[in-house]
Amino acid sequence: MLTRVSAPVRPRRTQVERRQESERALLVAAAEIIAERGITGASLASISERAGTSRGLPTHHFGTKDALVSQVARVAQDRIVAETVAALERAHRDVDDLSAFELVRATVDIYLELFEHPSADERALIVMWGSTFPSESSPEGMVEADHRAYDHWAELITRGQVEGSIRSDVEPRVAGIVLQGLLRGIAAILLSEPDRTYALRARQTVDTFLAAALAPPAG
Amino acid sequence: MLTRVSAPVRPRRTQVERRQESERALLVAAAEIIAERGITGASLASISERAGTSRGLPTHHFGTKDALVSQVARVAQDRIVAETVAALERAHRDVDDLSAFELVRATVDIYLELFEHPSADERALIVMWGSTFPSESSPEGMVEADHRAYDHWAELITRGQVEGSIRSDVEPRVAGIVLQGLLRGIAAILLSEPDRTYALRARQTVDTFLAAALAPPAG
Amino acid sequence: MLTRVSAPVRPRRTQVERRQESERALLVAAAEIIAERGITGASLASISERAGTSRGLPTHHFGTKDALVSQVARVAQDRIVAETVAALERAHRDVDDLSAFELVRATVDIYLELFEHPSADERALIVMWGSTFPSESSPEGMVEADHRAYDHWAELITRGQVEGSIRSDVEPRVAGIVLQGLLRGIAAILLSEPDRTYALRARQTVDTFLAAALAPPAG
Amino acid sequence: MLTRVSAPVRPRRTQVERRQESERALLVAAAEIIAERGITGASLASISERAGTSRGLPTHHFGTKDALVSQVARVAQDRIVAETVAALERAHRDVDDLSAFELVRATVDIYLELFEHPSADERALIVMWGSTFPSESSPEGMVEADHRAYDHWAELITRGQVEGSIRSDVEPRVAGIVLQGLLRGIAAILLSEPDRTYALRARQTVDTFLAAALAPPAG
DNA sequence: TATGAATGAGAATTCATTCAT
DNA sequence: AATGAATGAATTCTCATTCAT
Repeated sequence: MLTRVSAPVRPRRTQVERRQESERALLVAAAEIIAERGITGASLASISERAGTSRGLPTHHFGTKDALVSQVARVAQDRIVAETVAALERAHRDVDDLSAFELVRATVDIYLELFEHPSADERALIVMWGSTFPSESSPEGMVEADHRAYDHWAELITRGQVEGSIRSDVEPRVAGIVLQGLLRGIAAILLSEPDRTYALRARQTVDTFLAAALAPPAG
Repeated sequence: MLTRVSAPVRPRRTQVERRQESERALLVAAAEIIAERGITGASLASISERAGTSRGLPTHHFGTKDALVSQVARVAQDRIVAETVAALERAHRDVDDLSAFELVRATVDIYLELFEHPSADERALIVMWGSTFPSESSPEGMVEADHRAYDHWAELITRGQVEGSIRSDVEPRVAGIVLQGLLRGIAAILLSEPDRTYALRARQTVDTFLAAALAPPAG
Repeated sequence: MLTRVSAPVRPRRTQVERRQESERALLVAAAEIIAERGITGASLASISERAGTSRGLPTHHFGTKDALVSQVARVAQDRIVAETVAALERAHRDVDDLSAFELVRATVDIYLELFEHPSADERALIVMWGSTFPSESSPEGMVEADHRAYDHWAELITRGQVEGSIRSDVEPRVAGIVLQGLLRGIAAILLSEPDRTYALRARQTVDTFLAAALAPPAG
Repeated sequence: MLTRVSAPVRPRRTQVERRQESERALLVAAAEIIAERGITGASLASISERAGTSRGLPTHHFGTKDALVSQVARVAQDRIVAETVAALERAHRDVDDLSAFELVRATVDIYLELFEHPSADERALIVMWGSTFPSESSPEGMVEADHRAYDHWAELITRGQVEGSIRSDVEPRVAGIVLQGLLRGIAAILLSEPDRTYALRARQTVDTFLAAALAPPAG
């Protein structure tokens, strides 16, 4: 090494690097195409083409299309959670000081804002959610993620009820389902509604509604 | 046998009747299979088989699969609207006497109740809604139906704002989108959530939230 | 009909006829290609091409490749049995008058003669037999056919033992297995041995051996 | 660690040894998988996996799959011959004192006994024999081995005819083919017949038949 | 009008082989 | 020498659509 006077600026990629790189490219391409054409419309051929790899690579890396799709779902969810958390911390320096009431509203607000200018991940996630509607659907990984979301809302709401910032006459888990349904439904409309003049104002209205809906009834 | 010498007095069904009958059978079968397996999972072969017709009939009657699917969507929507109206009239003898505030809540309630025990039509509609999420999807009839729904909510809300039963600080069209998103999102969860213990109580919670959210702010 | 002055010489084929015709063509082509390249070497594409049909027809008619192969096996076996019986009756006008000892020898002789100038069916059958050797092999329909053959030989041998024309110190079922193994083994050599100068004389030698082997021991 | 400053006194294995070891492991794994799934069913990936080596090693060592398969065939044949000879010597201390008649019978007996409890090599050999049945198959080593077997039998039989222990009215080469066909056919049945109750008694019956078939005709 | 036979494009998947590391 | 990432041709199977009957 020492004797190599003019070492190459960038050493050849290792096998591991090559693998990670192509895997990432495939996941990105898959998310994009799923967002555009749906799961069934996203053929492995189209994915590999967009990723700039050979036709055989997707199955070579992920085994089956289902496994690739699951991985896309997992990555998208993780990234969306991370983005939400990051945005929340940007908006409210002291997240810990917020009441649960304020935290629910802030989270909803940020989540909807995310879907006003959705990335491929966000769009893919909603598309994949839509593809779980058939009763015999299989798309793995979505159900558990949904349950985690319900749980998250339920915890927050319980906290709010304990501290008195959220009305106590609703069951937290049920309210969580309602919240999640609201978010997903509006996100879906934001994505698929061609005329977004009104849809883009939904966030404000949701906050208005939510403030009134969650607050403990007067007297 | 002996009487068959002369032509049968009354043929069982006319050609037109038979055509309508098989067309109906195909639409029913299509809705069921779409609800189970999604649009791409619903092959014309499986539809014709369940309808008890020949393999060639779907294309023969509807021309293309897309046309058949659009027809299923149209029929399902019409039927759901009709069912909602009928249920509304059953529940409230004097619908015309209800305030817009009450009418919105009643309609939402009935709509969600419908999806607690969904027929193939309802399930198919949600599945088809889900398949419009990809950005390049060809909705064919779903978009207009959604717009009609937004308009309907917007009218109701405007009326409520005029008569003072609904808070006036929200834009009716935007509130309509929010309402529709809420309904669709919860309906979708009702269909795809395996554990329905909490989901089945969403209707009550939605009403509680909605009452607080729509009412004019005190003071 | 009567008014049709110049009726077409050959009326258009009915649907059923078309189906039977293409099915037969596919089976013939499949047997040929299996005989040439083995089961795995017989791609559906090559079969449909030789049959002069479209690429999709084999699966369209038979569902899966396995089903097609099973059908080829069944047809080949039936035809070989029929040919053997026919040849037997041609060679011995009064088959019923033959002793079991003579009948076994005659059948073996005719069977081997068949494989001296094998048709595609015969060659395909041996090839398919060969593909059952792997322990996890699936090729259906071969096992039952083999058992029928064992049973047939066992019956014949039992009859010979009863009438005294065949040695009685062997178990008929076991002897049947030995006979069938002998036939299959020699048939396989007849097919795959490039230099047939000696192989073509195996039939005579087998008869010499068999005569001595089956006859009741002197004294 | 400290002692590693100087080179290790005795490296565990030389490069050559390691190479031979992995080569052997690959051949064993290949024979097993060929016995289970046939030649086409034995993918290089599955072989390398079972051998516990890297995916690339089979091609690296043997160049092509065909070369690996040929090598498996060669090794299996050599080993089977060696085993037969060894068993023969175990059973008959003075092989040289046996008449050719007795030697043929003994060899056949031992060969069949071998296939009553076949090792992977034996099973692989029969499977590979079966895969030579297609007319366009590329046997690669099977044909020569078969010829050696024919020659071996022919020599033995000639000797028997000279010494008077074997009937003289058969052509030795032809009788060799018949013998080899018999052995292979029964071996194949022993491997592929699920119900071995009768097959396991074939050896005894073959010997009975053979004794009568080979003996010079009385008078 | 209705049937179902036939087509052929497109899908996922397998796999021997090549090649950079 | 050995690894395993990447390739791309080949395979089976699905299915909307066309068309002869």
